[in-house]
Amino acid sequence: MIRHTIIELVRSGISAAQAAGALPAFEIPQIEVSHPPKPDMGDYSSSLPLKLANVVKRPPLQIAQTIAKHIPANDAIGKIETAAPGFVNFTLAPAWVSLEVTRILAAGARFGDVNLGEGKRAQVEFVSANPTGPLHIGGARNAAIGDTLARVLDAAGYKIEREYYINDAGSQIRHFGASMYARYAQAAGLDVPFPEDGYKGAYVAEYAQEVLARDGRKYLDMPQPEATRRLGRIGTDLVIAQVRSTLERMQVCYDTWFSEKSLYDSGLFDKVLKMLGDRSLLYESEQATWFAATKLGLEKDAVLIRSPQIIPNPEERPTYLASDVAYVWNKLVERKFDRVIYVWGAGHHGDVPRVFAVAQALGLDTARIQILLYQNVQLTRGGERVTMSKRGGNFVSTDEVLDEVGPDALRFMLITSSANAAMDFDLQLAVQQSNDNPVYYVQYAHARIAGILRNAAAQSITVTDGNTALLQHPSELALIKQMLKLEQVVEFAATKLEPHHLTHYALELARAFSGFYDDCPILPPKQTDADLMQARLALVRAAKQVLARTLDLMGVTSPETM
RNA sequence: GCCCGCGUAGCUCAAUCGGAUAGAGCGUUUGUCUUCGAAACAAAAGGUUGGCGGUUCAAGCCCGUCCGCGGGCACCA
Repeated sequence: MIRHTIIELVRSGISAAQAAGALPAFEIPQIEVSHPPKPDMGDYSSSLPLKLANVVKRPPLQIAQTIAKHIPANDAIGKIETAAPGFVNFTLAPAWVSLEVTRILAAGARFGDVNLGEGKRAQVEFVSANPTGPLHIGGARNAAIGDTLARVLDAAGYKIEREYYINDAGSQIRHFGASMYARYAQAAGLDVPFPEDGYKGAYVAEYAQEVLARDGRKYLDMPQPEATRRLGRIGTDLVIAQVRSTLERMQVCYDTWFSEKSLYDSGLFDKVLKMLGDRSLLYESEQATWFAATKLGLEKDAVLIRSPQIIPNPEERPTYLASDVAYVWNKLVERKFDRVIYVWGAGHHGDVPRVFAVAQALGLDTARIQILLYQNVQLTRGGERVTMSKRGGNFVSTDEVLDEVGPDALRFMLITSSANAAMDFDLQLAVQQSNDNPVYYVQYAHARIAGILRNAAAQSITVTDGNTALLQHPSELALIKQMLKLEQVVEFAATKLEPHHLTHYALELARAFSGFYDDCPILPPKQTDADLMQARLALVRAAKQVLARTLDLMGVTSPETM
């Protein structure tokens, strides 16, 4: 990657200057290379001389000049300049830039890959919403962030597995079952009261009717607890099927749907509980079992198993944290992932230190765990809050948003802002804006290129490799340079776990293409030079490929026509 | 009360671990189509980066302190 090349050139320049006695000896710090604010200043720049001023005790500009003078020649670099107060600026060599088109085309659909992960296995666990109702907009943000992150990490050289953790072990399943039972009995014509703490959403009644139509009245003939349990199971299966289909509409597919309940059925929970006990991190208080988190520096201890007085049913006594203990062991030890990434709503941030504490307590390397938090999405309609509680009803599902806005625009909107910024999602505005959503600007560039290639075929033009060295127009070079940036965007997004950089890159790339398209005729009759036509066709094919890859990294489609 | 996130153009958001004149999209204004897709291009207007103080060559970013918004501090999930 060109950015790394330049970093190494700066390093060589410093070393050479030191060897020549032009700079004193010092340990070279980490070298940052970024882009100057204006293109005429160059393509890449380093502010390292400013940082070295304290160490070297010389004016930064003088340091910059000394380093610049000692940087070895390189085919990729056309010009090295220094600028006040102490920058070293690099301009890429046009001849080198234009030939990079060939490399981009050769890399094909995998252009943009970087090898950070070296094939290590990473799991991204995301969404994992309770299976008690359709996916809401917060779940959609989770899906967009998690899946894009998975795609980016895949491009960054990790072997990725996507996982949905199904919370099928808690008391919410029983509540959901009771709600299902009530709606089912009501649908069968019985006057049955709806539970106080039930799930009031209309979807429960829809599921109940579905069951009644399919299985008849048979659940009314069995003891109510039995019927509630079975209807709960049936209901969650229906919910999961619906959630799965919603996620598929969003281009999200999982490798594993992992059952929380299986952590108990397999005996794993008992095993890790004993491990915590062996390390004297458990104690009983008022018939509940506590994890001594304060021994690991946390502010409070936390309950793992609640007391029988409060929770009669033994299966419902373990808390979320209890499952998390077994789950983190399952991920890191039983399934041996090198890295695991959790994507959580920020409402769970209080649980973060506890997960790290239990991992530490189990003797696991916490550096393998990362928990990415995203702030809430507030759904509004015309500026007014829309409630999103599954139990409260009055619920706008992701399916409805998808119906109105479409998956491409939805995904793009949900990853445009950084995860730790809360966002308002106004339905009215989203529908209104969906037609001039930025995502269409990017897709339009792609469709336009497809149109050019169709046009070339219609003119019976045989596409050859082309001599890309002919691409020397400023707009051509700007487009190629923009394409080359994809590699560093992938690297950056993967390193920082910040998928939102992709949307901004995609817009810049589409803009660079549009500028080129406006300035540079490609096909006859506007273009009369056959060699230049072939070179530009090569450029256009490369641009199409990079646009498609960028969109694909976001889970957005690349249309041939719009 | 304590903890976490946020506050940037009218709106939605960026800003590559502290770098150069804070950038895009939408909206507004003005130009550009009898031929490769005008869902486009070119340009303009729009900012005391919530306030005040501090750290240093340099602060939207770090520190302190206020103000405002959201979230968390359960034997809830």
